[in-house]
Amino acid sequence: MMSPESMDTVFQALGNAQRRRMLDFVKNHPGCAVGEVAAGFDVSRVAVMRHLAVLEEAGLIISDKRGRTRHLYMNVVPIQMIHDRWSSEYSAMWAGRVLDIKYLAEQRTAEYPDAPDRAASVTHLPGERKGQT
Amino acid sequence: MMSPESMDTVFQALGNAQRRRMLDFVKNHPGCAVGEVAAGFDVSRVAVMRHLAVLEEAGLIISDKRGRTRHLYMNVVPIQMIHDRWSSEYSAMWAGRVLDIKYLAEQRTAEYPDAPDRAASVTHLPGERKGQT
DNA sequence: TCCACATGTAATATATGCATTACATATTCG
DNA sequence: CGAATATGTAATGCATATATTACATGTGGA
Repeated sequence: MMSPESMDTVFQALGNAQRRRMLDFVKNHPGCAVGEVAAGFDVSRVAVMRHLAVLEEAGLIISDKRGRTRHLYMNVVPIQMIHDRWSSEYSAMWAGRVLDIKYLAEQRTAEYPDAPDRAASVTHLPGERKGQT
Repeated sequence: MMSPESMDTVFQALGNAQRRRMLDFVKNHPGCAVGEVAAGFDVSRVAVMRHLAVLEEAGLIISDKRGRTRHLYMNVVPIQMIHDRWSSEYSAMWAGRVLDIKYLAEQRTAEYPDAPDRAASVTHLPGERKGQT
């Protein structure tokens, strides 16, 4: 089982594009060194180390120091955990959710004719601004 | 397609246990009011509103104000997006990753006999402390 | 109308996040 | 040994996150 704190650290680690890119680099270069990662990014080596530390604390990266070099590997287990949980928790919704909310919205609209029909917003993604369509 | 900024906001929104609980409440009480959510949590109503705003900015919640009441609905689309992306991006790894890293670790161990065998850590999850097993 | 209710906004305090530069430690190799 | 290399740590600045209390706005009903 995955504790709430673990999920916090994983989601927080993934909540930064720079960090996701670094994770991606490690994924595509298994066993790479810290410096190799740093070379591919436009921020200081210390910043890269901090990001890698966050990823490692989240369990998304595993490291292995040999001599003066620390080798990095991605660990998919935390992501897999979340993926599996989502599969079981939302699989039903993914089939019928849009229609469900549309149904609810229409129900409400019937009760309160002045209410805006929000069914169209169901497919909203962040980045778009609501109501601008 | 989902922009990196969108993923940032979604992951950041999910990176807080309190907020995930609120999202869960909305999921289980579709159409509930802000005050109803606040009643179930031990923080101030303003704090709850802030959390709901974060969730809404991430697209995870849709709201619909009628009269003086704002009704809340969960939107699974962003989570579904991430889920789908992960499915396609890591499906191969989920089958063979543990063995792959074990293989790599054993390779390295053979080259550098003093190196610790990290294969056992592959299933590491945050919250455990590495190397304690 | 007037009051109660549901929500929204302002001002504020403290903690965490993300980046920097400068310095320290440890390891390899001539 | 001593210099180059790879990584780690310390001190710091600035922005964002999370929470609070006090006050404002808008809506519904007796």
